Order: sequence, then structure tokens, then C-alpha cells
Amino acid sequence: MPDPSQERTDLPPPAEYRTKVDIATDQLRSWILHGQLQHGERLDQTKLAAALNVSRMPLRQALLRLAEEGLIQASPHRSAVVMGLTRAELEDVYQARRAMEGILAELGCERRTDTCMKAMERALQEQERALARNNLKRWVDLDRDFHFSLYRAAGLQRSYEITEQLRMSSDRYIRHYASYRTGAADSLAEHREILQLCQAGDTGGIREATERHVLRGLETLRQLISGGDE
Amino acid sequence: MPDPSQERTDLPPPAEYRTKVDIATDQLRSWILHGQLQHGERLDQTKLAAALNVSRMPLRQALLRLAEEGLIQASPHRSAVVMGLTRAELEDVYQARRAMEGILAELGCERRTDTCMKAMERALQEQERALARNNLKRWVDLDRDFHFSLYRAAGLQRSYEITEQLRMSSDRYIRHYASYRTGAADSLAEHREILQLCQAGDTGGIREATERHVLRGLETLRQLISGGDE
DNA sequence: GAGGCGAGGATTGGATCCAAGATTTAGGAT
DNA sequence: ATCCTAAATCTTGGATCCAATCCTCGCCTC
Repeated sequence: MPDPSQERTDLPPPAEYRTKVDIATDQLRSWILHGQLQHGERLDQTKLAAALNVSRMPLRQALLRLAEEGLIQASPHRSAVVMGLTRAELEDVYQARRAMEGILAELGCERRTDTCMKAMERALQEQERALARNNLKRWVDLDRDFHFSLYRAAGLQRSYEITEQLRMSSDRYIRHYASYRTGAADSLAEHREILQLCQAGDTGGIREATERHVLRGLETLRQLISGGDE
Repeated sequence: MPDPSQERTDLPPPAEYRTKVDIATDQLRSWILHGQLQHGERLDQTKLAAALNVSRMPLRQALLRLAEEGLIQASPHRSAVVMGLTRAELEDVYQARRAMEGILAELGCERRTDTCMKAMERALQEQERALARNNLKRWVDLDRDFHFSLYRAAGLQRSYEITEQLRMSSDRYIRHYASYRTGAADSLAEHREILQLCQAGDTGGIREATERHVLRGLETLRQLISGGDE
């Protein structure tokens, strides 16, 4: 006796189930990355829980995860605070990015597919338009899309996730010290170079170019910050 | 009126406070890394909590952290299971290690200190003895000491921690497929080479040598595993 | 006899409650 | 007046309890 009221009975486990911890984590992460929660800001569990419409319990777990991701700093009986990166820590993140993005680009190039190349070309084109329109937020997103399209082709899940997290930490600063136009033209030129190297299948060259690209990003950010300590 | 009963009143914050979540996390991590908890094993929260002498609440948070570290896999309403790495995932981890250890070695060499060099030499010597005595566990630990003494000198906290976690994931397999003697002599020779390059200050060479060293480790592990899927 | 359906038990996610530690504020002594 | 002390308040960590989901086992139907 098939019951038509239930459309399909065979996909409850594969269906993505979002627990309250997930919801809280994602929302908090977004707030931090987009500046709604500033560096050094204290994270009061009770208030945050209320703001997120969850109990304190899932919120605490969310804080734990964000601490593990390096976005906040938590000490035992003290309020967690949004992690602000010192210049040294920023260099730290960028060196890790240099390393990871270098091999992801190399292996991504080695294992590239048509769809991956198409995605890169498309991101590059749109990025040119975004630059012309001076749309900063979109520019940052497209920059990310361009690189990560290639990195995805490497097929290294864990490496990819590590790189994503590193990227998160630094993009926050890029967005903050907004006027990214500094070096944007250079960045585009480097993207074109990377795309060409990828089309040519020059894995060694693409690694080297990617590392240079990342380090130049650090240099740009350094100049933007210059003066403050964090 | 100084009270002699309290030795010093001015160091409560710096004193390391270990929360139950920390205790549970460390113990569980150790169990997983040393094989007391095997791949695919289901982690029953109630039983584990009892075994660790903590409540289910801190245990759940510990599981969350280990999931974030990639040691276990957690799905919403299902028991967490100890993460087993497939061959592909093992390559993933090693590629990330190659990237990270490469730059840590490079920058560590650039910023090396006397104490760091001394530590490396000492680890190398003890490693030779451990190999002679066929003491596997000590050998793995000393291998780690040798490399990480150098990495510490780089002064990149975050990169260091990422690399530590990657190392955890792969060391578990090294210990499991015990007879590490395969390639141990090669490994020692490479360590000597790395030490020499470091003394010479050849940053480029040390990076290249370290990357080769890591990849050879992967190759060794592949041979040991060859046959099974995980 | 095999496959599907359903009920019961088991296990996890979430909420409230209590305890332990920390921060703040008021008070007193120098 | 300032600094130190101490008590009160606030915030976080941990435990127990309840609800929601999943898993297993037995039963029924074909």
C-alpha cells in the first residue's frame, strides 16, 4: 500500500542534516569574516546564543570549532575573543598559503580537466569586469574562485580544506583594508600567466608562479597595513 | 602584610589550566594515534565518557575537536567513527606534508639557532642508536624530533601546528605498519644530508631535500600497505 | 521463505541547572 | 589620593534531564 503523501522514503540519511552547532558555527564564522565581529571583541556566550536563537550548549561547541579553525581564541574560564592577527601571524598564514597553494596548483595542473579550465577562464573574465566596476567584494570572491577551481582539480580533499581555512584567515584582512586596487592589475596579470602555464601543462612553472603570486599578496597587504601592529 | 601561606599571588592566568574537554581530547587522541581505537571503530559517547571519567558533555566537545582535526568522522545522529585513511587520502596528507615541511625547513634553516642545531644533531645520534636497537617507537619519535626542532626555529606557530596535525595523521600508519626498518637507513642518510645543508645555510637545497624526504616516506608507506585499500 | 513494515530500545542532540572560576566594584588602610 | 583587599556579581565549565533520531529486531504479508 504505497502512501503518496510521502514523496520519497529513501533519502533521509543522504539528505544534509544541519545541526544547531553547524548553524551557529557558520553564522558566527560569517560574522567574523565579514567584520560584524571585530578583532579583539569579546564573545559573550549568553548574548551570542540569544542572538543566534540557539541554546548556550550548541553555541559553546560552535566556539570550540572556530577556535580549532583559528578564528577565535579561547581560554578556560575567560570569554573567547575574535582572533586578531599580528603582522608576524599574518606572515605565518601567508607562508602556509604559499606552501599549500603551490602544491595544489602543481597537482591541480597535472590533473586538470576541461571544466576546471573553463571555470578559471570564466573567473578571470568576470574578474576583469569586477575590477573595471571597482566591485571589491566580488573581486575577492572571484580571485578565490579562480585559484580554487584549479586546486579542486588536484583531488586532495584535506589539503584543499586546510588551504580554504588559511584563505579565510587572510581574506578577512583583505576585505578589511579595503582598497584592494593596490596591485590588482599585477594580480590579474599573474592570473593570466598562471592560466597560460596551466594550459601549457607547465607544472613546475605554475607552482613557482603561484608561490610568487601569494607572496606578492602578502607584500601588498603589508603595505596596506604598514603602521599598525595588527 | 605579606602572607607566607600563599607563595605567589601573581600567576593564576599564565598557569596552564586543563579543562575536562582538554583531558578527554588528549586521551582520545592518544588512543587513536596509538591504535587502542582502531579504524572504523564506533565511538559510543556514553561508554567513552565512562571510560574517561568525564560526563558526556565534555566528551562530545572532545569528539567535535577530533573531528575538526580529521581523526574521526562525525555525522549528525550517528555514532562517530575513527577515521581510516584510504590510499588516496594518505597521498593527500603526504602532499600537504611535503608542502608544509618544505617551507618550514626552508625558513627554519634561514632562522636557525645554535640550540636548534644542537637538538637536531642530538636527535640524529640517538636515532642511530634506536635503529641499532631496533626500537621502532623511539625511532618514530626521534624522527619527529629531528624535523620539528628545525621547524620550530621558523617561528611560524600556525604553520607548525598544521604540520603537527598532518604528521599525527600519517604517523598513525607508520606505527601501524610497524616494520619501519624498510628504508630506515635511507631515511638516516637523508637526515644527515638535511643537517649538512642546514649547517651550510642552503635554504633552497634544504627545502628540496625535505620534500624528497617526505615523498620517499610516502613511497615507503605505500609499499608497506600495498594490497589493502586502507 | 523472503522482503517490507512497524514498534521498541538504544544513542545522539539540545536545554536547563548547578558549581567553579573570573571580573568588577566597593571599602579600607597606608 | 592611591593602592591593595575582599565581597558580590557575572561568566564560563560541567552534569543531569528530556526530546529527536536512528537502529535493530520481530512480525506480518505476499
